[in-house]
Amino acid sequence: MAEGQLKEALDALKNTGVRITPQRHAILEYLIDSMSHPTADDIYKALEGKFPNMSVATVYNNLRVFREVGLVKELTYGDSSSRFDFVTTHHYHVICQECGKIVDFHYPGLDEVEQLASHVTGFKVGNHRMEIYGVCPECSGKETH
Amino acid sequence: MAEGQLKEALDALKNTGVRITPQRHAILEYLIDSMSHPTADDIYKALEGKFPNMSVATVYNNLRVFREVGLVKELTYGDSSSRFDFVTTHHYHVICQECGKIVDFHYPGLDEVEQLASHVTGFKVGNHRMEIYGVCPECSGKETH
DNA sequence: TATTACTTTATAATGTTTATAAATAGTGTA
DNA sequence: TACACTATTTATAAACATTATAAAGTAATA
Repeated sequence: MAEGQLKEALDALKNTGVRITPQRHAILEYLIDSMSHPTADDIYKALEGKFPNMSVATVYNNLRVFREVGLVKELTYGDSSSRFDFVTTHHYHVICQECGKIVDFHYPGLDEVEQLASHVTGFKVGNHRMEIYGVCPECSGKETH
Repeated sequence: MAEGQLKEALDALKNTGVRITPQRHAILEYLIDSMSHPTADDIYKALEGKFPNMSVATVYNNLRVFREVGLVKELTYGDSSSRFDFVTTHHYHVICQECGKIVDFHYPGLDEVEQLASHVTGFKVGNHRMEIYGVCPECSGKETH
């Protein structure tokens, strides 16, 4: 399925000088294939069969590494544990009110907003739009003098 | 300062049948006056002087009560502990694509999106817009037959 | 003011996440 | 391919926020 994504991810790791271990390979694969937002413990349990001796710390360590490289997002909903999401390309726009410049901005958490809206209002929610407005660094620099 | 907000909040508690204790009064007052997003521990420490015997559990219990009544929102950024925010009246719209009906929808978490966007892009972020699109219960009922 | 149910307190328990140190294994090089 | 170097894994313990429990205390109502 998502062979390409996994390959890209592994390349990204290689380019950043991060070693590719079987555990890292498996965690990435699981994140990509599961299409869900698993907790660290979900991942730990899911890979228990393949890696009976893997430590929970390994899962946490590697999720941190992936997050630092930008491959994974940590989502904190209200509940006890974080969820981890392989980063895809959906994004929003941040718009400068002075010069009109548009900058991409990635934020995966708004899926949750749709779900909540659907739950609260009874709507069948299909999509949403969001733009963020502000002043870009260049324009706010000009204002200073 | 925010005398009115505190009074309203206390009335809201009264109307919901929640008892007003000195601790609850103080926690609400602190939330309203501090203008920040304190953690439970922040609140606990801030009220240590007034209530030397107050238990941390009291802070957590009451924050939960306030959240259930809708006075307070719990914000989970990535770090270890939740922050708590006194709720004001800002809201979003859920729009029916069939009949155009607009339903209010309250979701305070997007303040976090602004902060993140600002951090990532370097913009001075001022505001944002979001609408959620879907089909309202009435219209999706009609579709069925 | 007396009653009743809700709250607070103090403490222990739970559960997630991080720190530590020894053992192990990936990667570049000869 | 084998070596050496260093990052990584493992196992364990520790840290930390949050929740559960039960006894003592207190707000609200008549």
